[in-house]
Amino acid sequence: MRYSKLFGKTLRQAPAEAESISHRLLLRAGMIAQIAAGIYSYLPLGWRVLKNIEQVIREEMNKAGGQELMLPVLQPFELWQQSGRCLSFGQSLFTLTDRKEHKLALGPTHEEVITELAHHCVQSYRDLPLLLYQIQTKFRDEPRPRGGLLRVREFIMKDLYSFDVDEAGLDESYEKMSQAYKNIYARLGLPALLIEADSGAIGGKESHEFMVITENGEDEIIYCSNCSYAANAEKAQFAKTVILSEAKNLLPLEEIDTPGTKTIEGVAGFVGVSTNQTLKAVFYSADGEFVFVIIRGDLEVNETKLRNTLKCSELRLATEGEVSEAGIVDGFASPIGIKDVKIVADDSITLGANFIAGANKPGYHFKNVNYPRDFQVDLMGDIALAHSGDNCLKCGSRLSSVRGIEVGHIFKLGTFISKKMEASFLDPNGASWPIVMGSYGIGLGRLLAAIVEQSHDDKGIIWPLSIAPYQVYLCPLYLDNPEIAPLAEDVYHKLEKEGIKVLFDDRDESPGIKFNDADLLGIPLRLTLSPRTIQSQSIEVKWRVGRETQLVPLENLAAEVNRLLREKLAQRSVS
RNA sequence: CGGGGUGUGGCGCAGCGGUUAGCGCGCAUGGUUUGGGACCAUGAGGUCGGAGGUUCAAAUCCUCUCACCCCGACCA
Repeated sequence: MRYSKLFGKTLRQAPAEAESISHRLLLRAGMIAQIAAGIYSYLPLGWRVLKNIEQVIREEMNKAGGQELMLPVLQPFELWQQSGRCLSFGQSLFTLTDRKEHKLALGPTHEEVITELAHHCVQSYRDLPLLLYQIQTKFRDEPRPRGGLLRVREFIMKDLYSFDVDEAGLDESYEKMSQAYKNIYARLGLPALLIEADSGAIGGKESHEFMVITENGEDEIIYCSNCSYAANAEKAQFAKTVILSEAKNLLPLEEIDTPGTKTIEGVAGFVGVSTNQTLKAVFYSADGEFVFVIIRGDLEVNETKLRNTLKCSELRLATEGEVSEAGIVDGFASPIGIKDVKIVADDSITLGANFIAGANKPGYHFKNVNYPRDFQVDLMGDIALAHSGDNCLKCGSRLSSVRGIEVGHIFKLGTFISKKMEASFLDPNGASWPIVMGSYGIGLGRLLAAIVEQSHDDKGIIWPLSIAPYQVYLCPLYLDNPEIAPLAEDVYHKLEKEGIKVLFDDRDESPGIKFNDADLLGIPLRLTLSPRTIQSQSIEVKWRVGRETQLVPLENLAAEVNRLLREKLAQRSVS
């Protein structure tokens, strides 16, 4: 490709709205352009990278036994009602109405459509197992798009679905996909960490995420550097400390005067105990129902865990009005004597005794509150948020936390959707069973952005060779020199003939501009041709990473460049 | 949806009641240059996000509205 003909110009300054590194660099390099919030065009260079990423993914999916197909974006809304997921997806589902007033959804994911397909095409255990995938545009009406390509409303995703006869088959498919994903990240030069995850709106039981560690990632990862435990903060478990009261005896309930102590710190300080000797009350609205949540004072509520415990889809903090309407005195609340309100407790309330809790009247608390002696709960479970510094549930070491970008998510769906969509098969005995499913997603644009977040310097992007838009940046200087131009043309043609992907900077620009653009675009290998190199019948070769340059003879240049590229590619796939 | 911020040529910004709205980059033409974003000359390009209002006079003040960004509730 001749640079002079290339559509998309580099910018010296990034548009002000771009904040994340990948967003800034991709805009500056002229690889993407924004058209609305969370909606982007890919310009030729960016599109080439995306297609390369797509190809790597396709190859690994095929290698794992996946069969590619194409499913519709436009989906009857009934499908979403049938699966029940129109509720869990809620507002994120883009919907529209056709001329016959028929409601349709723009697919945010394709479990419904593919399960419907399986319902038609799978009858026997002999048809299984199956791995079907597609690479296609998805739509999600995200509450807040952000970070350029990191979180958008229209995006290309590879989604594969596994269909098995039983849990053991699912485990096998899941393992295959997990390995395929690891291969993908390795080929993209992206260090991705496998962590335990919450399955969220997709549904299902077990799920894992692949994370790229980055300072400004939107997820928090809790991990243990001693054992291998790592999980998304919204899922992470930890060993809650056990608070033994001095006497271990349950002391009698006692009302105490605690004027103006509306916070946990306030009460604990006033009474002279630490916060883990108190009980904290938090109020939520879950699918419209008022919920009283009780947790030990030193802990915080994890809303994802709470949502799962309640099995609700919409969860938010209750408003002050809702709290007082429920007959609760904010700041002095406890479950003691509360009636007609759903009470959910974290199991930490059992890991101690003789707690301080509200007395449900302004200015007063109770001393020596004990569960279940003094109050009952409707639901009890782990709903506490893990923090760095907490103890690992598995080995007891201190947990740490980092931020990351989710670059892949795999789910064991089980039979949750196949039952709803009536996708079943007959076993050898003629008995009918629901198909056991898995779902495996990877967002291409997000992956591209994550790679830039991970691989850049102050000059610009550093593309891994495996997905770079071009492999070689041919950079002749002094094009008005009568020797240079024809020689550059010659080199360009020879490289192309060798099958090397070359971006030929045939612009009559100063060396500084050319070098800076080469660095910004991040093309792995730069070849500089100038009167200086011509003197020795050679060309200067420089990798985008590193500073060293070397002179390579013009004779047999194409073969030599090819060798260098192969060598580099081999290094990559090992790491 | 709650909180914060920004809208002025393609990009970055200045102007914050008073003439024909400026500057840098980029763009066009010509010339001199050029191993890390050169210089000179000439030139094109703006209903100051939109609507309404206040005023002799509005990019500038007021009201409403829209868009975009950032922080929180959601996800590949």
